Amino acid sequence: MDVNLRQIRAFLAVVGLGGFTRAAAALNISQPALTIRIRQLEDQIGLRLFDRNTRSVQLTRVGQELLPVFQRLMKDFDSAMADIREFSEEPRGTIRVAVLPSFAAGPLPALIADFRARNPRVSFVLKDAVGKRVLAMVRNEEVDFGIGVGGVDEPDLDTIDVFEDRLVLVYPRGHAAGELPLASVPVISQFPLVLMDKDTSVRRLVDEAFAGAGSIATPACEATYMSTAVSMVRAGLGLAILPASAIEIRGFADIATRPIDDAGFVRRIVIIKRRGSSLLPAVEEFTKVLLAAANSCAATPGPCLDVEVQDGGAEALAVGVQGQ
Amino acid sequence: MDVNLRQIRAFLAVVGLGGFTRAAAALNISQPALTIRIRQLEDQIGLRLFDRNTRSVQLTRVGQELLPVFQRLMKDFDSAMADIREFSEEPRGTIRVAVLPSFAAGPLPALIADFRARNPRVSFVLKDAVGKRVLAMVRNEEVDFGIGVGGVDEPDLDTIDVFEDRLVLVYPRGHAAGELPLASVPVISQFPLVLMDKDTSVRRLVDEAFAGAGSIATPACEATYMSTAVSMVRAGLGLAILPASAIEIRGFADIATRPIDDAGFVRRIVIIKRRGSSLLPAVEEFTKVLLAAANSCAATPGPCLDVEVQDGGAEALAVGVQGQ
DNA sequence: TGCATTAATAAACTGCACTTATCAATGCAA
DNA sequence: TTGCATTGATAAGTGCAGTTTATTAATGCA
Repeated sequence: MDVNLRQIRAFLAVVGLGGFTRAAAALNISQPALTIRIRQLEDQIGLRLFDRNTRSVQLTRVGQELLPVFQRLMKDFDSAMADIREFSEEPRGTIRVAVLPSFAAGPLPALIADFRARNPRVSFVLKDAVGKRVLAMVRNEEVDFGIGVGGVDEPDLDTIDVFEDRLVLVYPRGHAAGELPLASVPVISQFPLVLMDKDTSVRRLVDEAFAGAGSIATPACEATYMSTAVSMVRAGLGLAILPASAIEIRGFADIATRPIDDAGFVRRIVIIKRRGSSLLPAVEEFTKVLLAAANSCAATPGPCLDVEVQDGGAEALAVGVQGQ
Repeated sequence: MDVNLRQIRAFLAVVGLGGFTRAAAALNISQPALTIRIRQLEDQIGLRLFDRNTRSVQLTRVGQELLPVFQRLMKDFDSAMADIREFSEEPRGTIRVAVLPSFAAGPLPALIADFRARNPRVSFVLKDAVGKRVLAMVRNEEVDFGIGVGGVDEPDLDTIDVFEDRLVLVYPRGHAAGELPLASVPVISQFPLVLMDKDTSVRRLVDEAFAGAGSIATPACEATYMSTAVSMVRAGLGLAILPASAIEIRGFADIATRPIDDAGFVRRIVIIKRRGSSLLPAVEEFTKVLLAAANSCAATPGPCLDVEVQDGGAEALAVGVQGQ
């Protein structure tokens, strides 16, 4: 008994329209084709569903009994299909993403808030982690994708450049560093420096950039958290070198930033995905939004992705997070 | 989006067996055919369901989300199909039947009781009515079929002979009628007769048989109910002519019956159905039982369908009746 | 009685789903 | 690393199910 959805639809059409010819037209098939379909259905279930002659078509008792069964079946099927269609048409589900702390605290919340405003059925699970952990979480499928630093070259992972995050010199407003004609490595290294901890990707980049310029970064102070580094700068302990995108360097009237005149002080922020792994449409959609946001602010001057975190950003994030 | 059941079954098979080759074998199709089915499904819903290469097949996030939807869908479908199959395999439903009173009170209860014992999901609605009402009820679809007297010749009704119900002479045991060498019409009409009311089919038959024998039936007494007629016979008011199948003439030691030696005293009991109208399988089944019962007792001597009404017959009838 | 309508049937055709054969990628063992 | 075995994808060919057109038969109605 291999009953077919087309047979069931044919049955319901004949019932609904009260005739084979009309039903066939509604189904966009010829009347003989419909006759055969109905006969097949009847043969397969072993029961006559219609008593028909050339002048009248009417349900048998059996047909009457089975009609609601078939109706419910098609209703269930169609609603399930509608459900499935929504999946591809309206992004939904939970997006799990691992992000560098600086990015998580920086532009991301606003982007998520915006995305969720347009796609209310999408929720987020955000995991902030250092570069290596981001890679690991993507690989383990703990997250759908990651946002990390570039230079990854693993065979099972794909990366997409999002934007270039410049490291900038952070100094107290009025400090001599602001007046320098050139902020190159040799010049910078004249000043006491507040550098990030050795484990951070920022520090690694700084060290590499100094090395590239034939110098060695020597900290006057070290900090693990960027906000600590900023406080040290404000206290006059030295100059810091921090990502331009970092939220920690904003909102203080007494500090200023300037680009460093050295190509080494740039890190590529990339989206990291498992190679050959399909993601939720919502994830694809969100990465597009990320790239679009990066491109649109790359076209404008000033630090990239310099998004003000509005009221509601953090709130939306909280609402969107689902427990694991 | 014309997703069909074979695609869904294919999807579930791949999930369940974890590979295309194994799933294809389970579905009794070739592996390329399965590959195509899955691709069709994915194309139609616009979503990739498996991430697959030659060494591994695993559900995408979307596939994981849709798996329970498809599972529920197939479960619902299969259980509905099982339901439908039961319809043809195990008789069920309500059989509505219009029956001549003599038959309804006679052999029918035992047959119904027996049928219900073997088909507990079948219930009966029994309507006893005179011949004309039986025909009308069949035609109006008030009942699924009728049991009436033969000789019906209506274009929209079909009849099937069940058995021949002889009218017999009912006389007090010891009465001279029992000793007669011949019980022909002329002989019978010598005695006072207890005849049924003019409206009954029995009386009509008696009148016709007498007319056929060139005589006229003249009642000494008339009765509407057979049991009344029997009482009259027992009281010595005359001889009655009643159906051999009538339950009313049994169970009394003081009366006896004998066939009447005239071919006219026979009525054909027939099943009456609407022409070209399909019935519940249970009804078809039951009519078969009726015919079988008639045939089996036709093979044995004595009055046909001479079924003793066991205890339980009437009870089963009551249980089976459903209110309308 | 003829006409119009409608489902069933016949015959021919079309296309889809299937099969076999083959390829390419991947993991594993030596 | 190399060769082998496994597995999914692809290509080409085939058969049949389902379709269409044309026709028939039955039925209700004027």
